[in-house]
Amino acid sequence: MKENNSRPDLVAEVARTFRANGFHGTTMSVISKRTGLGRSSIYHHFGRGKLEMAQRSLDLIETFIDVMAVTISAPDISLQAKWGTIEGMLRHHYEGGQLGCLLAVFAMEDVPVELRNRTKALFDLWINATARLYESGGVESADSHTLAQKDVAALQGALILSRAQSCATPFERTLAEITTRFGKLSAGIQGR
Amino acid sequence: MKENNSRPDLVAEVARTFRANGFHGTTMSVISKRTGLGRSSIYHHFGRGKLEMAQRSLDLIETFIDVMAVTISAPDISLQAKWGTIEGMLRHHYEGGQLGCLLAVFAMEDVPVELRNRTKALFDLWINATARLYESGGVESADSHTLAQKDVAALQGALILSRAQSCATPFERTLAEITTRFGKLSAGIQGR
DNA sequence: GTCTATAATAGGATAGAC
DNA sequence: GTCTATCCTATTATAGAC
Repeated sequence: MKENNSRPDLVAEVARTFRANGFHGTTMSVISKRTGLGRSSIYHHFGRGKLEMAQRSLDLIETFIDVMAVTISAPDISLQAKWGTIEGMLRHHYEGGQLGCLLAVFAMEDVPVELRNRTKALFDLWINATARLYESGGVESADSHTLAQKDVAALQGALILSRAQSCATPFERTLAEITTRFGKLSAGIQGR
Repeated sequence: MKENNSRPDLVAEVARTFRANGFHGTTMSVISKRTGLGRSSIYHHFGRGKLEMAQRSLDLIETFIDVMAVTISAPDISLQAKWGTIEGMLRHHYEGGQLGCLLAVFAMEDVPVELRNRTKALFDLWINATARLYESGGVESADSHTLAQKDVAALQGALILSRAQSCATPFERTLAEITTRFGKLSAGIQGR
């Protein structure tokens, strides 16, 4: 990303930088190098500096989760098809397990309280959306939340291992396991 | 930790700071505040500065993993008893899920290559030790590594969620699930 | 919308007194 | 073993030219 610094691309590159370098590891110099913008020019796009850069990055994650939620609540689509769509979205977003999760980065570091609160809220949004996917597979409300929490946690852990070991296996295996679970759930629905 | 700056306590506090603030979020000022030492005094204990602080922190993790490995290879101790010991060690080390993992922190951030390489090696050490625990429960070598990798990943993901949500549930649930798995394995051994 | 210049602060590290 | 003083660089942010 050296040319075409239109806003959406800019925010996407900033988000990728946070995910690769962490919050405190993302300096204006790093952003400047990765976007091709001068250090000062960054303030034209993010008036309040680093905090706004982080907030706009979280906007991207919120949109991502919203799209997942819309996919999940779509009528006339099978459970397996819904998960297939989401699996593709996740694989694309995490680039096959090589790029970390912004929420995990902000959760692990000592970030300003506004970011911490929003990170927590977005994790809840994601887990609740996933819980509804399990419910559409006939899982009871109490169990669905536990399963969703486990899936999100499994994904986060796999991302850490995949990144630490520079190997997509943990990430791909976790996706495959969730796929298997939804496959069995679908079979259960048809078998009733 | 304001008094008693004997070396072991110092390193432990430094490691806790890395785990709470991340690598780039851990500045000499932060260390100075948390240990009560002046900024310069830190260099008496860690001659090469921040990098050595990180290395000594990883030493602590290496020792922790070594103790797990010794526990696992002890003769005349049941599978369940071994896991019980390790579970207690993990609960203590992660303070009930409220404190992150140093390896995860270094894996997610953009840290110097020496730290990245050692982080990877320590993850391998941990996973291999856990794999041997599964093998002592009769699991085949190929499967044991996969199970171990899943356990470590599950723990890492749970730690992220527990910290993000300030709630020990994901961490405790993950420990409980592993306990259940080893319980079934033990029953399988006795039932043969 | 981007740049140069600038300034104030924070971060990492060293020298030398005590 | 800790401190004060100091240094250089990096970081964040602003002002104003183009």
